[in-house]
Amino acid sequence: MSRVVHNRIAIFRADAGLSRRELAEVVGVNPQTIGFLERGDYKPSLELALAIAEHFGVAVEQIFSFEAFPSLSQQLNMRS
Amino acid sequence: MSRVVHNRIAIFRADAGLSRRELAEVVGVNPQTIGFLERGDYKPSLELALAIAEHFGVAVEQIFSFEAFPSLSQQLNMRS
DNA sequence: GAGATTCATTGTGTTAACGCAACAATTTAT
DNA sequence: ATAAATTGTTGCGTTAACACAATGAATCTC
Repeated sequence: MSRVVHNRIAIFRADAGLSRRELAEVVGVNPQTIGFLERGDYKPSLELALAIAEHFGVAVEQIFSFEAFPSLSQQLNMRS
Repeated sequence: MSRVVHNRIAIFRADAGLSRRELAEVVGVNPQTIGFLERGDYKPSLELALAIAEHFGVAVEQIFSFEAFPSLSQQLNMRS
């Protein structure tokens, strides 16, 4: 094991207009923990990942993935 | 934190006709680890949860959830 | 009924995901 | 420009998710 897990926490959080402190207290962890996750210092537990995904109303795979996420400019620039 | 996380690993594994040993080596963990997870002795890491969901071709939430899963008889007995 | 899988259990050790505290650096607001 | 909020970083402690080993019970196969 030990595969790299990419995440889009920062993007979803910024889009929701939340500070780390706010997201932290919503999902019930320390503010620094959110920072550590966003920087990729370590990976969240499944429990925390489920809580974050639940809060943003998306599937876990929308926020955490073995594959690197496309940049926003790539994803929003959709041609048929 | 520390919410209960329910899982349907055993059902997906049995449905795929896999032994714990086989699932374990597919996702790259010890066979006992699968047993511990199925019995709910502890929760998987996000990494392991992603690997298991990926192998069965479903979203993480189909296998791991804060909500208890309905029994198969309930789920298969669908009336409009 | 002997052997091979599978599953259950216990125990010991390692590592990483946290909590908490403190403080500096940067950004935002007034 | 000063204050306030946000973010970055370090360090130390705890706990739980693993790995690995060993053993026994249950089931399946020949």
